[in-house]
Amino acid sequence: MSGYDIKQLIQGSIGHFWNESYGQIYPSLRRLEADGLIEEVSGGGGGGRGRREYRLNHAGLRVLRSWLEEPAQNDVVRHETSLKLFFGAQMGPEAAAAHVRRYRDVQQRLLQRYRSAAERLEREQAASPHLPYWKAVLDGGMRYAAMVIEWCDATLEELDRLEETAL
Amino acid sequence: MSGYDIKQLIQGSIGHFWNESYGQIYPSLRRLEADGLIEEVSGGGGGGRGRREYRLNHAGLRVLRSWLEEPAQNDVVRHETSLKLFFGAQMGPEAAAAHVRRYRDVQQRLLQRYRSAAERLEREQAASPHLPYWKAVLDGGMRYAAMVIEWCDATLEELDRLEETAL
DNA sequence: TCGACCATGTAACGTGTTACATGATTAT
DNA sequence: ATAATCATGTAACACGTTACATGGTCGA
Repeated sequence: MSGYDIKQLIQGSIGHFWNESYGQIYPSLRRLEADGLIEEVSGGGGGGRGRREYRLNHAGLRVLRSWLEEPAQNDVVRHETSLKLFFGAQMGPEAAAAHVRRYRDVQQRLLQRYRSAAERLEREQAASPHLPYWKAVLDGGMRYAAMVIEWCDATLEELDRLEETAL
Repeated sequence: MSGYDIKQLIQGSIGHFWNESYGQIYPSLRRLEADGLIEEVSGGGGGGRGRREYRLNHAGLRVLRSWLEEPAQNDVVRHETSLKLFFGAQMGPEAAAAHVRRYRDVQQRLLQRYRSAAERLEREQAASPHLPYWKAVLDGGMRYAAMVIEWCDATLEELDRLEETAL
């Protein structure tokens, strides 16, 4: 694929748990080529400017597979909504609730998108070896969003009670 | 608090969704002091070497509060386990399952820790204005871990089926 | 012909971790 | 005394985003 393709693919599939910018992608392609892990494909199709398409070679596939089998690093997350809620006492229940509602909205919309993505997946990748894995990942996203929505609802009720108590 | 205190507090409470290293903390304290948002407290208690304790002043509290009321940035997460699972077809169901089991173990242990943290919270912060907010954050962590464990179990079953089909 | 989109690339900046260097205090 | 822990700080490096610069292709 080309750098542009990679970016598009990421945005259209795993964008909600992984992202890369062009500023990462293009220099990385350079490095991978210099390291002999990818090779440029000549007949890379038309498109804009000077499109350059690459593919993994044997060495690259070997490196990919060995990376895949390594244990994942502990994903250290930074969750700003939680951080702000942790300081909730500094802003009061109303302001805290605004954060929770915003988070709920985002996840609600995301859940809709996951559902249509799941339909599309079943249709378009029916025979693909990727199907079971992509479904599992997507299922994780849907469970996450559903869980968050429940938590938001519970938290909003709690914050409501807190506000009434304060009056 | 001192830089050291801040690091300890983070590790003991919000470490699972937010972290900072000393390399961030000490330079930040410098900058905050230069910007006039925190002030050094003279009687900062003993301790090692040259302990320096700070507290927020009025200006700092104002800045904190205005930051708290701003909408949270969309937390762009990088979830390596999901990324590896996304490439599952390159490693097969067994290797993929190893990642899922590892993730399950981590969350299982985390869930235990959250439960004891919740008990401690109810005991030690019973009268604190922070209680409802800290409980909400912790509740989010528990729901997350429980959700992940369910997803792992479902995914492991699916991967098992996949492996049997392949035989 | 013009706008949307395809497409590549770099430089500046900001963020964050790790490794290293240093040394005081306290409990055993 | 000595180990654990309290404690501060910097430098090198790695990572990542944003803004900018550039220009080709294709359909209306």
